[in-house]
Amino acid sequence: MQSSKLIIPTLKETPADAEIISHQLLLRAGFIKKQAQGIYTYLPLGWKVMKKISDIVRIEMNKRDAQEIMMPIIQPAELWQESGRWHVYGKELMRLTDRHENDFCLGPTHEEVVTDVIRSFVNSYKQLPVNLYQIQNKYRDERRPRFGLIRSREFLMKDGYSFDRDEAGLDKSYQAMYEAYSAIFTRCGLSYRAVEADSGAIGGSNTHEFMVLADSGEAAIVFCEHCDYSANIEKAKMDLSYQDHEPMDVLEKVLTPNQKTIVDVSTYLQRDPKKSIKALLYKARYEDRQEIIVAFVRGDREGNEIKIQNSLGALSIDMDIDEQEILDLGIHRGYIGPIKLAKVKIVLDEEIMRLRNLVCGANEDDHHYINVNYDRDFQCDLIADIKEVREGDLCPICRSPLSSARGTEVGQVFKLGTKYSQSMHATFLDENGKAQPLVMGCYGIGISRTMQACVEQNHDERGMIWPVSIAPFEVVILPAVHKNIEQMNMARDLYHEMQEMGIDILLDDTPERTGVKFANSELIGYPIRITVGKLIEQGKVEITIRKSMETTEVSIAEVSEKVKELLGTI
RNA sequence: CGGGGCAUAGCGCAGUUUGGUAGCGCACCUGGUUUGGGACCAGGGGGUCGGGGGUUCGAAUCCCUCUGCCCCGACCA
Repeated sequence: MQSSKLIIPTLKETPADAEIISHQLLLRAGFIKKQAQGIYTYLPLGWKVMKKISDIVRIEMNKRDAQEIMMPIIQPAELWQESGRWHVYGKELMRLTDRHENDFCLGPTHEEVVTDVIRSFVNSYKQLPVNLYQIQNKYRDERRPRFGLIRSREFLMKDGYSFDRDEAGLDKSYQAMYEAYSAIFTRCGLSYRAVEADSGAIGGSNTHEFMVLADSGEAAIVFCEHCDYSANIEKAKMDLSYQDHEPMDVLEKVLTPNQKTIVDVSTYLQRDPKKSIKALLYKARYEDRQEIIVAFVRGDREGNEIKIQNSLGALSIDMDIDEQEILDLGIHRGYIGPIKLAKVKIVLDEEIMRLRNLVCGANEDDHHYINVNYDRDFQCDLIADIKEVREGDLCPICRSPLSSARGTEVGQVFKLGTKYSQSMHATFLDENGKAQPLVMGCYGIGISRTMQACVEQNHDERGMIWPVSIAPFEVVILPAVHKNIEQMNMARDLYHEMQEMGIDILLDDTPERTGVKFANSELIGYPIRITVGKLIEQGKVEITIRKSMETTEVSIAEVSEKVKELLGTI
């Protein structure tokens, strides 16, 4: 391809509404154009990268006997009513009505449709297992689209679904997809981690998220450098073998005037914050009711709201609590403790049980207890893991200190079980002629998000740096002086030669000044640049590696072979 | 949905406080000079100042209202 025939609208200035570097670079390099909030056109270079990612996905999926299909974007409400999600999904689901007043939605995901497809055509255990996938636009009316393609309302996604006769079959399908995903993200040149994750409202037993590591990532993860353990912060566990062994001292109520925070109280009483109990007040909402609960964690820790919510089995929790409600329950903000707190439900972090002689609020103003011990001084309704694990806590597997990082979720593998097959009556007959619900797994990859995550991870002050596997072009050939006939002809010759060799190459034949062409090639980030300039008088051209910006002179006779070789090694 | 902010040429912005009929840089077009790191000179095109309503002799500017967008938070199969 010749760049004079492509629309590559690069910008010198950074668009004002792009917050993170990858979003800015995609806009500046002319990969995408925003059409509405969270809705983008993929311009030629951007779409080319997306196609390369999609092709890698297809190869790895097909290798594992997954079959590509194409389901409709527009889905009938009936299917969603059948699964129950028409009413559960909320405003995120884009709904529309046709001229006959029939309800439809734009698919945010395709469990309903794929389940309907399978139940129509799969009736026997002999047809199993089956794995179907598609690569298609998805729609979620996000409350707050942001970061360009990272959180958009329309996005390209590979979604796949496996159907097995039992859990053992699902385990195999899941494992195959896990391996496919690892292969895909490796081939895309990404630094990623597969982390254990919370399964969320969808239910299901097991799930891993594939996280591309990036400081701008929306998710926090912890991982172990010494073993394979890694988990989303919402799910992360830590080693709990630590145990205080000091003798229990006498419980005592002490005066702590105006000392409300952990830091204040600890300083005032001259105690380590780790030897205190922090209280977190929440309103938990259930399907039929709501209640105030108090969660207790070690003084220097934070609670994790997802864990707290899961431990309660609540639909949601928040801190939106009326002060009067607190007073009615006899709760004194700043002085909350687990002793004699009869009117509210208590959730205690399991770590507290292992600690001795703690400080906690006395449930009356200006007073705390010291030397508090679990069981001797108080009990509670619920003991669970509700703390936020952090860097330095010990790995639950090998007890090495954990590391932490931020990541962008680009893929997820999920054991769905029979949630949809049961509600939608997708069954097969087993050897005994008995109807059984299909056991499902679902597997997603955000293609558009992966493209941006790659930029977020691979860039420098000059612009993007693409891995060869998904670069918009593998090589750009750049005649230094546009009007120099010899240079241009030589560039064209080399361009044709390398094209014939199967190299994905772009000829920059635009009548720009040299500096502009250099700057644009670095902004766009082609892995290799060949500069055809003055050196052709000596029978040479220059090869520049984008990543290192290392330039070498190569004789014209050898350049194509050299490029071929480099593409395999960088 | 709560809080904050913005909307003026394709992009980035000034002008709004104090009302007088719109400007700068980049980009674009023409001509010329340049040509190995985002050139220079000269000329030029492009705006119902987000929409609607109001105040006024007169509104980008003041008032009301709607819409869109950005940031923080909440939310996120």
